[in-house]
Amino acid sequence: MFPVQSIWLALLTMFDVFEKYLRQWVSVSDEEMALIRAASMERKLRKWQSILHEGEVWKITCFITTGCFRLYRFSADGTDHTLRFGVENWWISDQESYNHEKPSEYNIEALTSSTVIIWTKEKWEELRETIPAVKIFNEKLLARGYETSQQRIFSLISNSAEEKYLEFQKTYPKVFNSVPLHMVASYLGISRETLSRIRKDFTRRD
Amino acid sequence: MFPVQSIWLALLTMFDVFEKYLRQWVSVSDEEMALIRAASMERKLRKWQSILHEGEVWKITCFITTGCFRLYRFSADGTDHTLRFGVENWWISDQESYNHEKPSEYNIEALTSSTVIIWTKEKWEELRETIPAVKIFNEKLLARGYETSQQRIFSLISNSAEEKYLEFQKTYPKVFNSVPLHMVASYLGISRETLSRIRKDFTRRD
DNA sequence: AAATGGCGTTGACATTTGTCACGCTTTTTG
DNA sequence: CAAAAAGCGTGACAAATGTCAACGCCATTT
Repeated sequence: MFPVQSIWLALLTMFDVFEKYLRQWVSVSDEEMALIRAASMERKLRKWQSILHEGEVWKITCFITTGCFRLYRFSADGTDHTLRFGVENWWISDQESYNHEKPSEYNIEALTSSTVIIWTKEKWEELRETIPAVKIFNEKLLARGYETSQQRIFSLISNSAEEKYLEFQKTYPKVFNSVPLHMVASYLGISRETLSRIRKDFTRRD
Repeated sequence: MFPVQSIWLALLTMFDVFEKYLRQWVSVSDEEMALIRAASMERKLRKWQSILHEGEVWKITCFITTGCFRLYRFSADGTDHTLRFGVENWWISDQESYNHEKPSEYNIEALTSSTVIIWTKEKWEELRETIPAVKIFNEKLLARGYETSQQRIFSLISNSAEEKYLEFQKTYPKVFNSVPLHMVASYLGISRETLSRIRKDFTRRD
């Protein structure tokens, strides 16, 4: 059998991927979609390339078409802590910097070579004002982000290291399989050695 | 000297308190404010009274004029965990239940006798649609909630118990002084004994 | 006045988790 | 291809935190 789907995917542009994604959320006319497309730009990132340095202001809206990103921050002792990951069909951003146009305390970098679609803040805000579906979509996205934050906070204050690990693996299998383990540990707030030992206990039990 | 301010405060209705609060966020005409007021209801809660039981759907918007609330959830082992507190001039809600109209996994109860202003979901949504300022305000509130969630997540994954305690005390002094310590421990994700020992270490150092 | 229950504290101890050091394998890079 | 870096695991030990039980304080109730 020939990999027909792969041939199709190879012919899909980045924006086709995004268009399919967006239509799952809201209804958008072809004219509106054309406007959204015209305002967008595509960009490639190589592995380890940074897309936000702390101190800079986050002034774009960024959709990940392929690859993987990490948003992290340094604490006073110089260690870094992973606030969030982003994989295909996710968004990555620093909302606080974007909303208040203030220097970010975070860093965002590609964990693999990646491709993204970006809109400048000016253009995205214009799209939000002129296309109701974009505004509605953006609100849904923010609401969902808040909800997942609440769930993560509950997990962090109520679960053991092992429970947090299992929950993350179960809830975000795609992310789990895309990022190095020591970053998972950083995301869960535990040391990489502890995570390694949790895994060992599990393989022993099975 | 006579407590002039207290006399004034006694004459302020609950809604006056809210009106002052809202005008700090957005510009609202007197006519609009009258609509917001007409749609609202005032309610008193006694100590320990519940305002949301898990399994119920959260169908109101609720502003705290006086008193103190706690939003918490039980984990599998039967212990409870504090997701959030609410004090004067804060909102308390379960956004996830509200947005999706699904049974809540949380409980909300008054920690002291309290007074609140509430709007039914129907009326609040109507206000959001008819009064732009309400919509804008609501978006700002959600954005701020998301930002504070991010900050709390960073604190939970990067700070020690002592650091979390100090940060909470510093960031939310009013809340800190309004709630029992074992609930602060529950909010920070540490045991009440650990919190007690952290405090002891501090009094010894001073 | 006695009883009660919530709240905070404390000691003793167990458990979890972190830290440091090292080595091995894989991946990346020049 | 070879060198360098990243990634993962593990042993030994230290530190942080949790658990259990008991106690005292204090406000409220009876």
